[in-house]
Amino acid sequence: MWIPIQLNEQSAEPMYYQIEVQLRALIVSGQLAEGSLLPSIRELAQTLKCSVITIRRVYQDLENEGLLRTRQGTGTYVAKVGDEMRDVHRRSAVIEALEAAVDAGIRVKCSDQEMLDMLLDVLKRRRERVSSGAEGGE
Amino acid sequence: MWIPIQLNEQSAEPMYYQIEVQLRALIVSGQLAEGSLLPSIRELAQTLKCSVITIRRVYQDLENEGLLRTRQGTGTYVAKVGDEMRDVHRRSAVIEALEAAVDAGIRVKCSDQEMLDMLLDVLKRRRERVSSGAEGGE
DNA sequence: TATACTGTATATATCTTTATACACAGTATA
DNA sequence: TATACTGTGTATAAAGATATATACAGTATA
Repeated sequence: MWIPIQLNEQSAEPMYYQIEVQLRALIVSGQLAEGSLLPSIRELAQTLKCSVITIRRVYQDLENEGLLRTRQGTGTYVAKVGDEMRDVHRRSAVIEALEAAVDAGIRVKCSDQEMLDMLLDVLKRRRERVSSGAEGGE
Repeated sequence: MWIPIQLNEQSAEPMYYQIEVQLRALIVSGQLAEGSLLPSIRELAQTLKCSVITIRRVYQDLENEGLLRTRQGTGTYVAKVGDEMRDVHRRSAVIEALEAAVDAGIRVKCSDQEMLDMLLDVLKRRRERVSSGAEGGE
């Protein structure tokens, strides 16, 4: 009934958005199994020290994306999504971000090779940071 | 005295932001030479059918980034920036976007290889689109 | 110095985003 | 059926983003 979500008060990202991003990732990566019962909106609101309405919004947004299923009086569950569909969801956030990066690259006349090199660079830096313990996936 | 900037009215991106992104790219990619005199804020405002204050904001933001130099009564010029510094500027927008993509990927447990493949995919699709004439860099 | 161009500062209108309280409604069960 | 949980709908507060008009100030030059 507990789920690993961490809010960063410093970040400019709004609360509801931080929660959505993290919860969505937990679902589409399979870390939250289909059919799992999520914490009630009141419980999660208390845990994250925000209002019930904020959590409500998150659950509703993700339900509109087809990732959650909600029943008044009972609770909110991880929806059953086909493997194929889940992989689409899983990749789409990454793809969109990559498309934005490619757009930026094209505007400043980056070659494909240059962009690949930059991605390798970013990946390398991230892995160094993670392995040195500054940050961890879970 | 004319610069190639195109506003997309449909886009959710605010005008000032669209202008900034395009003008910044023109500068850091060297398409606008150091020392070039830009159109006056009134002239560009008229061309783009927006208010003088909007252009003023763009010029001021880019001046704060060190890309423009402005003198009241005279006009606004492309600043002289060292080659090294210009390349930092040129790459930074791309790098930041790539970092966001990598963050998204890590959250959904993408392997490095998977991310590289996705980037290659996006690049391939973009190049197909461009070569078929749907869109052009300049 | 008059004038016609530059950028600048102040004040403000409008809209959107973010977050909230509180009263309402469905469900399970002791 | 009483009660103690679930989610829902309405109305609104507060802050921030976006874009603007208008009056002001510096600069060049006929």
